Amino acid sequence: MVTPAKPVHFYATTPIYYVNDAPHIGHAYTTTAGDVLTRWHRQRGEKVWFLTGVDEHGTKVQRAAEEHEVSPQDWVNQLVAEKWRPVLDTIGAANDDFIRTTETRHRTGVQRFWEVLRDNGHVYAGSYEGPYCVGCEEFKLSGDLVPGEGAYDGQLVCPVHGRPVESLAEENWFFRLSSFTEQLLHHYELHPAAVEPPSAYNEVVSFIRQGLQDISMSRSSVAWGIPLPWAEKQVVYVWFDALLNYITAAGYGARPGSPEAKRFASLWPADVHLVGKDILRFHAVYWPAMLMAAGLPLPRKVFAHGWLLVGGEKMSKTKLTGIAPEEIIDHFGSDAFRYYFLRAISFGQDGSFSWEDMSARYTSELANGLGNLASRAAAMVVRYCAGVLPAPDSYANSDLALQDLLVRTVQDADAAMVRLDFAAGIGAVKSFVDAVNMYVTEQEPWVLAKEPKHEQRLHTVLYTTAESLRAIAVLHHAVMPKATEAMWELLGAGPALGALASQSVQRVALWGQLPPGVTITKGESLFPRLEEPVVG
RNA sequence: CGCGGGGUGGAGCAGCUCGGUAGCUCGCUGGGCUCAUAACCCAGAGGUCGCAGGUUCAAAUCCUGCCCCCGCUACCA
Repeated sequence: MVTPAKPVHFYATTPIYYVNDAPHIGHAYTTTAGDVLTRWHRQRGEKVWFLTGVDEHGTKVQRAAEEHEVSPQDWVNQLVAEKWRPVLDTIGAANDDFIRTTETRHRTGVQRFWEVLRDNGHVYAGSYEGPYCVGCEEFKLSGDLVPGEGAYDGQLVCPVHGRPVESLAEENWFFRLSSFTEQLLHHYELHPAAVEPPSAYNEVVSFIRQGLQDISMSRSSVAWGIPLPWAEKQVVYVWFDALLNYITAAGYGARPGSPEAKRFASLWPADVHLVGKDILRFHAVYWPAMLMAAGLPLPRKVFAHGWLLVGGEKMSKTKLTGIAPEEIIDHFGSDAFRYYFLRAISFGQDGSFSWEDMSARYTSELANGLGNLASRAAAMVVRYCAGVLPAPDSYANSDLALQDLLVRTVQDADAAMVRLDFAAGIGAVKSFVDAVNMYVTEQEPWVLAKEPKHEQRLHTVLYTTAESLRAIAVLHHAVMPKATEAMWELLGAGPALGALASQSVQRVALWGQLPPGVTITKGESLFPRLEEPVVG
């Protein structure tokens, strides 16, 4: 219950998303998690910086632009404006920054970074050899290749052209990843929470134990990228361009003394990088090694979340299981989207999505649970007290029990949210909502209202209910900013207590904040019951 | 081959780190209530916690072996 004497910085990031894909709920899931996490930390009184953004370089973008007969820059501008920026509004994200890898601040930071590494001997000229498809005019990964058919039976062929690939070598530059094997192992021994969940940590450590090989960090066969400062014919390989967004956005490489440079000094290292488990290695092996080479501190935590499964499989465009966030949000709203994915799935594990499950949770927990509680509470204050919140009389054990439960709820929720256990954090608040619903049912204020001699007891019960809703609004604000604002409004809390977003987690359990006399109104349903589940 | 995750009532999940009445959401049955979004509350039915051993007074939880599903195994964002 103590507010930190000086503000703590909290810097969290999502991956930067590859613009050439269509945004699906997997992308929105990560951003939502970051948004809920950072909103929560803001309400803890910390100085928060939440970064998301897009990755715009690489062959696929270059080729797509050619097909549309526009420049790569025009092509990505269009994708960002029409597809990627709007998703943030759709899900209600309150990010502090949005980095694009085509921005000058990123380009100069990336070039500066690699120049430093080259000057320090971490980069050398080498030759990269790999399977190359002449039809695609690009290198393939062994994992991309598929078994050939017909004349090529028994060989591995390009999945696009169905023809064998040839082994080709290209001159480019290598990052001395191998020299960081021991340092990385040492780092992870000292910081077992630097990669979470533990399953991800184990994978990373066992991978590093196998020994690391140097890795090429530039491409001569790709044009759309950031040129190497010392070899302009080559561009930085996309991953070694993209990962740097976490520091270039914060201000790395800015002129010393500039506001950007000061910001970098206060923000870095990041507190948490949220990533999908498919890109864990880049963030937990390559990225820390790069930072070590540059002499920069390492991020405090990389958290790998699971995949959203549809019908038991990872969502995929090619299998037509990719679902756009707005398909769900148009029906359920952004608050329900945020609530559902963080509540129903253990963060860090895979989770299956289905319209039926989402619909069931929405109806049960949001419409029948929270929404209905607000509705019945407001209706009774309006009916029995003309909409004016009465003052409580002396508290009975049942009232005090609810107050005690609130204290425990806040402790549980805060501990869970801080460790990124969103399901448990939201679940704690949900249990409190259930307890308040039960309290109302047991206290039977509608019975008390029939007898004038019970008026004081009625007032205490109604006050206790309204004050509980006040706490619920604060505790759920990070998850459901819109619905909780509506709750704040119907409670008439704003004029007395100030903005909902400014209500601190540390103080939320202090009883009696909502002053008697405020006007309570019965507004629109917070979560109207929705008819038949959408066909999906 | 190696590493990792998962296998819990009809469905989807939590619990397993620090062994001790198996919990949650939905669904089902019966009852209560009527303030409320036909919502809310209570009670009940339903589980050999993948299989087989072991440790222990006691195991979903620790150990061993096995079976099934999935992921990673190096330069796809």
